[in-house]
Amino acid sequence: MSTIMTESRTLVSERLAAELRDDILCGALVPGSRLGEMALAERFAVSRGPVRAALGLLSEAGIVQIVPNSGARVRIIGRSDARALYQVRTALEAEAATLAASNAGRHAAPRFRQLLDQHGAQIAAHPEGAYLQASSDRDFHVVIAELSGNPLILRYLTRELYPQLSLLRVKHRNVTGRGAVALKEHERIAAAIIDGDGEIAGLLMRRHIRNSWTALEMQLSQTEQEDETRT
Amino acid sequence: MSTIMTESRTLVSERLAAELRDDILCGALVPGSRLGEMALAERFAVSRGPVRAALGLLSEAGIVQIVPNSGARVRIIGRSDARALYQVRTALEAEAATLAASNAGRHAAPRFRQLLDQHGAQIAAHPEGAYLQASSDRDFHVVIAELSGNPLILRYLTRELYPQLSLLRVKHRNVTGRGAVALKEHERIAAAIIDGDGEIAGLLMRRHIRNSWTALEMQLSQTEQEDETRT
DNA sequence: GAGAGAAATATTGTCTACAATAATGACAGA
DNA sequence: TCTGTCATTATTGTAGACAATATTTCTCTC
Repeated sequence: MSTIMTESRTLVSERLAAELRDDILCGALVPGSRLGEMALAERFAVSRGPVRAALGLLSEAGIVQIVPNSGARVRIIGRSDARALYQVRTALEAEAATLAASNAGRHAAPRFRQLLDQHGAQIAAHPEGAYLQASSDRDFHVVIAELSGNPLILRYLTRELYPQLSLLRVKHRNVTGRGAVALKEHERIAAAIIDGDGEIAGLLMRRHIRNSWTALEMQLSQTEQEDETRT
Repeated sequence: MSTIMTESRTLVSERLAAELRDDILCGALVPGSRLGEMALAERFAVSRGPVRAALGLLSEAGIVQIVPNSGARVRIIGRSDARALYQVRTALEAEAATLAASNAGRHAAPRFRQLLDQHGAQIAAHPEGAYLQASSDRDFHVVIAELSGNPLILRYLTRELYPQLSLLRVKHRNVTGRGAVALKEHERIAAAIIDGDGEIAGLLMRRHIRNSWTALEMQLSQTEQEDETRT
C-alpha cells in the first residue's frame, strides 16, 4: 500500500505509472518483458527520474519486478503466486462480505440486482464464460469491498490483488470462468449481505473464492501440461 | 507489496529506508513529524535521489505519508485506521492459522512451546502487560504466518500491518495488553494448529484478534477522552 | 489587530551528467 | 565446439542543477 496523497494535479510519474499499468494489464506489455528506464524515458519524452518513480509504483502494485542494478520487468505470475493470491483473496473477501452484511442493509439490494442482471446477461451472451473476473464479476466483488467500509481491504484488492490476477489472465487467455455456477454463488452471497447475515455471507464468499481457485488450478494444470507437451 | 528483488548488495535508498523505518517505529521520529528530503539528504550525506526512493519505500509500508509537491511526514494512525488494520489482521491471520494447521504438524510443537514459555515469562515479569504486540506476542503471530506457507500473508503482516500498528503504539504508550488472557488464547490456537485442526485454529485466531481489538478500542476511547479533557 | 495580497523563501519534481554495476561480445585455450 | 576470461557496451544508481510548486514572510488596507 502507498500513502501518497494525490488530489488534483497529477505528477508525471503517476501518469506514467497509470499508462504502463494499463499496457501491462491489457497484455500490450507481456509478463517477462523488459521495462528499461532509458527506453521508457525516450518513449514518454521525460527524464529517467519520473520513470524510476513510476516503476516503483508498479513494483508496489506487484505487477512489475525490479532487480537492483539490472532493471525492471513485467512480473510473471506463476501458479504458486496465484495460489497465494487466492488464499489472501479468500481471507480478505470473506471479511469484506461479513462487514458488508453489517453495513449494507436493504438499500444495497438494487445495486446488487443490477450487478447480477449484468452478470447474467454476460453469461447469456457467452455461456462458456470468459476468463475469471470479467468486469461484472469483478464489479460484484469490488462493490462488496466498498460496502465493507474498510478502505484497506478495498485498496489491497483493487490496487494489488486484482491487477496481479489480471497478469495471470494475460498469460492464460483460454482459461474460462465458471459461468452460471459462479453467478448462482454471487446471488446467494448478495442475499446474505442484504439480509444482514454476516456469518453466512463470509462463509459463502470463502466457498466461492475457494471454488474459483479450484477450477482455475485445474485449468492451469492442464495448460502447463499442454505447454510441456508442446515443448 | 513491492517486488524489488534484493540479494547481497544493498542500495543506499534501501539502507536509508531501513534506518528511517527504525527511527519511526521506535518513536524517535514521531507521527506527524516532517521528513524533508533536503534535511535527510544532509543528515545522511547523500543526494536527494536515494532519499526520495527511501521515502517511497516507507510510503509503501504505510508508515510515511507523501503529499506531492509538499513533502513527506511520519503517518498518524487514527482510530479508524487501527480498526481497518485489525479487520485485515483478523482476516489474514485467521487464514494463516487455518493454513498453518494444514502445514505445521507435530514438529511445530517445540517452537510453539518455546514461544509460549517466553511469552509466559514476559507476563510474569510484567503482569499488567506491555502494550499490544510486544515481541513475544508478535513472534507468535509471525511464526504462524510463516507456517501458513503463504509469502503474501507474511509480507503484508510484517511489512505493512505490524509496522503501522507500531505507529499506534508510539502514539499510545500507556495502552496495555491483555496479559495472561491473551497467552491462554495463544495456547489454544497453537494446540489447534499442532493438532491440524484448521477450522478451529482459524476460528480461535479470529476471536483472538477481535478480542485484542475490542480491548484496544476501549483503551483508545479512554485515551481520547483524557486527551480532550486535558485540552 | 485582522485579513488579503504580493513577494520572498524553501522545498519538491524533473533534468542532465557522472559513477557504479551488470550484461554482452570477443578472443584464447582446451 | 565449449568454456573461461577480459574488454566493451548498456543500463541503473546517484549527484548536482534548474524548473515548478507550496509555504512563509512582509506590506498594505480596513
